[in-house]
Amino acid sequence: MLSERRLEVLRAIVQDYVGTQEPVGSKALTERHNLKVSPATVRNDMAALEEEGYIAQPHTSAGRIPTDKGYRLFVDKLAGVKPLSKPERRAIQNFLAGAVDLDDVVSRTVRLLAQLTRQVAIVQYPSLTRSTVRHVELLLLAPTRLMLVLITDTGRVEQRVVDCPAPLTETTLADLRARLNGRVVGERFSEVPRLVQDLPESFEQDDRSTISAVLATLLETLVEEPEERLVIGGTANLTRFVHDFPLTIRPVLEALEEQVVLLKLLGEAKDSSMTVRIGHENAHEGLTSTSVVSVGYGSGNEAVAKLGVVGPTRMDYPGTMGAVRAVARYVGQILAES
Amino acid sequence: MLSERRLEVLRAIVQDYVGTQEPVGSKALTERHNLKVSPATVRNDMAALEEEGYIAQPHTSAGRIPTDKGYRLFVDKLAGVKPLSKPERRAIQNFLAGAVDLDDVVSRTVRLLAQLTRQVAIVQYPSLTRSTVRHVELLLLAPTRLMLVLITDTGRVEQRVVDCPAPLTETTLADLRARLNGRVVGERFSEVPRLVQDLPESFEQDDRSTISAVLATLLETLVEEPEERLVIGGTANLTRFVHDFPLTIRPVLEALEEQVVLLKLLGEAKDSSMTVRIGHENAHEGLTSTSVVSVGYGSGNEAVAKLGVVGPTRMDYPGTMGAVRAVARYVGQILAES
DNA sequence: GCTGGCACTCGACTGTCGAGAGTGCCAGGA
DNA sequence: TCCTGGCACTCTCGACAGTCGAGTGCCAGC
Repeated sequence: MLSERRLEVLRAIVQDYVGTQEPVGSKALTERHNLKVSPATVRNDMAALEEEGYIAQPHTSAGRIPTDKGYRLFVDKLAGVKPLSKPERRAIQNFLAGAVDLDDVVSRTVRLLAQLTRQVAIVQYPSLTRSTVRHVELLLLAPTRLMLVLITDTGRVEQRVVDCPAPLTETTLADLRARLNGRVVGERFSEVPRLVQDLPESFEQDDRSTISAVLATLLETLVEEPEERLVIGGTANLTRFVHDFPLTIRPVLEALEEQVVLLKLLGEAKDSSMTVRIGHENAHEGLTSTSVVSVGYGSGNEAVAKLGVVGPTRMDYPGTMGAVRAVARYVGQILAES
Repeated sequence: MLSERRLEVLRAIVQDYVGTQEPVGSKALTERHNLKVSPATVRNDMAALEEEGYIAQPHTSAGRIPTDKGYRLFVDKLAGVKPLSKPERRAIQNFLAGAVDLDDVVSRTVRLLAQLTRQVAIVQYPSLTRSTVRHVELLLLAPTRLMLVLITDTGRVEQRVVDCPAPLTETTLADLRARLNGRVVGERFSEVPRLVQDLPESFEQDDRSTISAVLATLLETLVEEPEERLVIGGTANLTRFVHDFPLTIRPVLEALEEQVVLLKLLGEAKDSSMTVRIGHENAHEGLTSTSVVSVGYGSGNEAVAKLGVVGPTRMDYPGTMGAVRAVARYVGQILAES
């Protein structure tokens, strides 16, 4: 077990390195933080920390920088979550309150998060399966073609065009619409398959195949979890680190363009509480020099989706975590209100 | 007026520079293209081209690179649009045909364009005002709150929540829904304000204020041109040029994040035909070292939105223009079918 | 009007060197 | 036992000088 002072030294190293982005030496440490011991002592502690794998030297006779393991310890034991200031909270609330629809909420959130943390922000659209149904609409576009529109309690809207095997009358359609809504409104999307299972049977023989087609499309839309949408922003912030990682920016940008990767990334954090994945803890190759801070958000007490930021491992963890948590909270409020 | 051969020299310089990304000298030129004249002659031509401002030297005793003016001449007079190959066209068609809804079409298009051109792709969602109304839906969420859903012929869906000053019965709502649809379905959105103008007057006094509120929100949604959405992709391609412009990437990324800037960018090209804006021809500061190739696309013969790519001024113009044109054409087809 | 030749320029690259920062280790002291 | 000051060592970084080569402009000759 590391002594109290050594932990203190690690904390100091992380803080200094995050601030200056340069390897930090023993002398500078004792000067900037009042550690009450000499540089020589700190050097001994550093040697011990290096031995344990918490810090490393880029090369002999350079200062130390934290390793992924060092950041992990810092996040777990040494750092809290830094709450935002009152004015900041107020600003967030005001900014989000101006949104007119879900798209707007999401795009505002992503901009907000990118600006607050000065990093790349990711916001997932509320998941279909974890939302509840507000309304299902069926519109006749042509005799054998109709549009299916799903509206969730979080304001999300999905639409699909369905080609029907046989023409459908307006009456049958109205009937289907009414019965469908009667069964599913207010229910969670994940329950929908079970609820509509026997619906075709209650219709005339002639219409069954068409109704089945409609329901199949409906279920297919729900199953399409991979189609979960998300929005990213603040990629320009990546260039803030271009001076030491000119070649690292490319794989990160590439990873960010692959929705699948990002969804997996957010999905990995199992529960909806705040999760921090540091450097190599991220499975994806392009992201091994970045950290991901994510948290679930939702209109109620249950998370319907996640949001977070991606930044260099050398990030201000307490501040970032504070911002992410605050934004998630306010987005939840906004969604609950609408 | 420049002689035929000098134009040929300019063309050769542009082609070589685009290929190698390095200043091109007289000797290399005569070797790579069979110009049938000696390097010395080419040097004279180059001096003339430089005099006219078509090419420039980064520094004395280096090769020449084209100026914006040089690219402009190249695009206008020397280069055609390079059509895509059959397999490429087929691949585009197949890829786009797999889309399930408008969001999917747009996101596939942006990926496709980025991949084909290896540059940053921008795709604008079909404009509301230039589309026609397929359906207007009104849903009662709560006694004094309803949701307005607009569906366009291009498959775009917009929704807004409306808070009503007074409760509305289902009957009134159905009435409103029917009359509203009766008036506007099939019409262009730009006509909607005129068409619904006198609608409140045909209702009972009690409901008029509510109906006005609904209509106000409807019109507001239409007026919100700045809310025109667009999607970008392929930003990772920017890093392909990071070696010579490590500092240029940042303003570009910043510009790309500002939807307003991009919309203005696409909007500047007035008609829907192919437009190329080179370097300083772009008003926005961050984009003065990039070129923008854009074109309108639409489900019919009229453009409902634009798409294009942003790349370095040193880009393969014929190839890029070919890809942009082809993609726009196929997207138009897909939209017309759905 | 084209060509070969020639002198010139300037950036890219290389090797050397000193300054400075940081380290590890050791012996002495609380 | 733990901290401290001192000292020799290592390594990076920037400055500087010198070389190399690509490319140019100009000129005389065909």
